[in-house]
Amino acid sequence: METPDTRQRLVVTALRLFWEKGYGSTSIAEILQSANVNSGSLYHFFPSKQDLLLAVLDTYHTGIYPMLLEPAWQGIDDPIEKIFALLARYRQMLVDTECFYACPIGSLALELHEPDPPVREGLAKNFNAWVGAIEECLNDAAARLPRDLDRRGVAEFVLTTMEGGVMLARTFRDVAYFDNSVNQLKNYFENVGRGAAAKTSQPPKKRGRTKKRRIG
Amino acid sequence: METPDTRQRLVVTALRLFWEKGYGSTSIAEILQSANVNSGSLYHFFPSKQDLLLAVLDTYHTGIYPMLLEPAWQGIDDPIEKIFALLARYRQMLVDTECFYACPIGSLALELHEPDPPVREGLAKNFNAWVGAIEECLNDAAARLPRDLDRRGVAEFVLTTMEGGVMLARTFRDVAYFDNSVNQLKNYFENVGRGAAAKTSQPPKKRGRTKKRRIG
DNA sequence: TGATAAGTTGACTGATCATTCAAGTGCCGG
DNA sequence: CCGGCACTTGAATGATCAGTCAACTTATCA
Repeated sequence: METPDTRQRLVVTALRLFWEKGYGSTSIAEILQSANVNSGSLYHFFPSKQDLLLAVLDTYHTGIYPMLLEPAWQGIDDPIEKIFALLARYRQMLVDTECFYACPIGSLALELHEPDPPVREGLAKNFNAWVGAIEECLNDAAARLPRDLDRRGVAEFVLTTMEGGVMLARTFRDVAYFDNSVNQLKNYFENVGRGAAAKTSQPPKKRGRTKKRRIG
Repeated sequence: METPDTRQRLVVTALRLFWEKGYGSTSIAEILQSANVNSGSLYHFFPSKQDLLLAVLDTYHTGIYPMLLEPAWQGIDDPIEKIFALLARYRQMLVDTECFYACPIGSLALELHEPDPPVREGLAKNFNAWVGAIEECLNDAAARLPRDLDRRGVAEFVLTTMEGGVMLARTFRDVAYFDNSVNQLKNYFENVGRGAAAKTSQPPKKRGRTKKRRIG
C-alpha cells in the first residue's frame, strides 16, 4: 500500500511464503494477494514462477552476511565460537517456529525433484557461501588446528550436521534432535582441536570436482 | 493386467513416484495411469491421497529390515562395519540415480510443511526404526566403546550425517559431498573408539522427550 | 505538449488438480 | 438362483493452477 516497489514486495512476500509453505505449495494467487499485487505486474517483472524463485534465492545469497552471519556473530570474536553461534541461530529459528522450519535452502533443495539447472545452481551458490563462511572461520582458527586438516571438508560437514539436525528436529518436532547433532559436532571439534582427527582419508588439496573413493 | 492385487499395485506405484518426483508433484492421475487403475478403485481403498502416502510410509517401515538393512548387511558381521555398509548403500543409491534421490523419507520430511500429524508420525516412525537399528549396532559393539557413551545420541548423529550428506550430494550433484560426510563421521568413530568423545554434555539416561540445554 | 516507455489492472484461458458417484461386474454363501 | 458385498468403471465436478492479454495510468524526457 505504502510501498511503491512492487518488485521487491513480490520477492519479499515470495521468500516468506516459500519458507513457510514450500515452493510447490505456494500458489501465485497467494503471493499476489499477500503482496497486494496484480498478476500482470508479477509477470511484468518475472517471466514465470521459477524466475521469482531465482530472485528469492538471489536475495538469500545477497543477504547471507548482513541478514544471517553478522547478526549471529555480533560480539563474538573467536572463530570456532562463531561456528556454534551460527548453529545456535538455526536453533533459535527452530524454537521460534516450534520446529516447523529453519533452513529454507535445505527445504527447497529436497523439494526440487526436477533436473532444474538454474534453481539448483541458486541453491548450490547459497550452500557454497555458507560453507565458505565456515571455512573462513576455520582458517582464522588455523593456528589451533592440525596443519593438514581438510578445512573445506570439515566446513561441509558442519553444513551436513546443521541440515540433518534441522530435518530431524522438524520431523520429531523436538529441538533436542538438533541439539544432539550440535553436541556430537562439538565433540568432534574438541577432538580435532587435540589433533585427533587430523588426517582425513585424502589430502585437502584440490577438492570439489574430485571424486573421492568409496567408504565402508 | 496380470496383477489382481490392485491395492498393492497402487502402493508400489505411489511409492516409486513419490520417491522420484515427491509427494506434491505426483498427481493422482499419474499414479492411476502408471498403475493401470481407475480413480474409483483408488478411492475404494484409500479415502484420500494422504492415506495413500500413509500406506507408502507403512510399506517403508515394514520393509526396512528385509528391503534395506538385511541386503546391506549381507555377509557383514562387525557391528560398526554394518553402520558404514548401510551408508554405502545410500551412496550406491545416489550413484545409481546420478545424485537425484536417495532417502525418500528425508525428502518427504522436508516436503511436508503442513502440521500433518499422521504423516509426521509415519515419517518419525521410519526414522526411529532406522536410528534403532544403528543403536543396536552400537550396542553390539558396546565392549569396544566407552561405557558411558550416549549410544542413542550417536545413532541419531549417524542419521543426521546421512541425511545431510544426501542433501548436499543432491544439491551439488556430486557424490563427493556425501563421501566427505561419511569420512568425517568415520573420523568421529575412530576417536570414539579411542575413548576420546566418551562423555557428551549430558548423561545418556532418559533421552527423547527431554529438552537439552543450549549449545554455543 | 506529446510521444514513448514502464508499470498496472483484472478478467480471462485452458490445463490440471483431487475427489465423487451412479452404474456396473464378478464372486460367494445360502 | 438369488441377494449382497467387494471391487471396478470412467465420465463428471468444481476448485485451483500458472500464465495471458489488451486496455489503462503514470513517469520520463524532448
